[in-house]
Amino acid sequence: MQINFENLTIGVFAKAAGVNVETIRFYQRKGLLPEPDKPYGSIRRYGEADVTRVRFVKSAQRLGFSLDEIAELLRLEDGTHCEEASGLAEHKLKDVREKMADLARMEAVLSELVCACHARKGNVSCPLIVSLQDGTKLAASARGSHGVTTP
Amino acid sequence: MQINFENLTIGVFAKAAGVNVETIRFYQRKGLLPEPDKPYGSIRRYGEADVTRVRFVKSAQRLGFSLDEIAELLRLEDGTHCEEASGLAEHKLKDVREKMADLARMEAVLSELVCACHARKGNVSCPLIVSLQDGTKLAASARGSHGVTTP
DNA sequence: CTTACTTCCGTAGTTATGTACGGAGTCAAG
DNA sequence: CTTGACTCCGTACATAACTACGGAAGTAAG
Ligand SMILES: [Zn+2]
Ligand SMILES: [Zn+2]
Ligand SMILES: [Zn+2]
Ligand SMILES: [Zn+2]
Repeated sequence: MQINFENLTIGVFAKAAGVNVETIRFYQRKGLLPEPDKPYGSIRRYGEADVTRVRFVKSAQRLGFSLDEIAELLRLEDGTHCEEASGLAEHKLKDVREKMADLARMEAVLSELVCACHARKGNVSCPLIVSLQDGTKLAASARGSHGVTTP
Repeated sequence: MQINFENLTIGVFAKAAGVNVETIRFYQRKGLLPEPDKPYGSIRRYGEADVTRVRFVKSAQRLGFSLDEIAELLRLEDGTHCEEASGLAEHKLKDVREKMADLARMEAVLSELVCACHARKGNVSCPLIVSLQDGTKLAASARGSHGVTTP
């Protein structure tokens, strides 16, 4: 039973790539994936190269690249533009590091607040709530805004 | 010139709180901010307490709480529910730490790829692009999904 | 009283990444 | 030839947190 990895229908293709059919069509609309023309009758066929491409997108996403950035990476797909590719990756790496710093600040404040809550004794108001209301300690924390998200 | 911090119009209030007027109205619709009734004529007035409340929201946001979670925190505003408050904060702390772990994985892979790109010599294809196309190394990285974002 | 600025209020748009729906066309099996 | 599954395509919905728009009404200055 040799499954031909060319001539896949969109459903089989999507399953092979591990995504939803709608996602395929969404990527096509975004220009991340070519829309093959219809060969015999009226339904499109896909092949190994398309699967590879979706895997590329998903891999890059896991590294924090947005679809727009991935479109840029795809223009370098032939592997002959190492300079540009590593440039994009370095930029993204910077974003990731900024994001990590933001989170580290959040972590510090949050754990301190939780600690204060646990240490509270007597009829004192919850330190966490008081902190949020006054907010002097939280004023300048976590001002990162260079777009890195992991949904 | 003593500026009265009661009886602020929405515009002055928004400026005092450091947010857009539309944001105020948005928070009111979300139930994060009370909508005062109109006193003399037909326009609403705001006071110090409202400013404090917006600061609360913004502080909590910087710690990674979503507006929905902040609504929960606001129900604990009287400071008498330390247990619940610290519970929420602990959950958020867990999210933040998960997110940090995700980013650490991304950081590792990205810096390795950048490094490989820089080390490349000769007519080899860009290692970054090759990695993304094949994707075995990236397959299982960064699968965090418990909602922490810093926009 | 007029003019210029606010406010009010409902509705709609934005960004990112998809997901879902509905009707029409196509394909393969029986 | 019918049936059921699949594909095609356009459009709408989902989420979070705003932001913008437009027209009516109120308010302040001159
Ligand atoms: Zn180049
Ligand atoms: Zn390279
Ligand atoms: Zn309680
Ligand atoms: Zn507490």
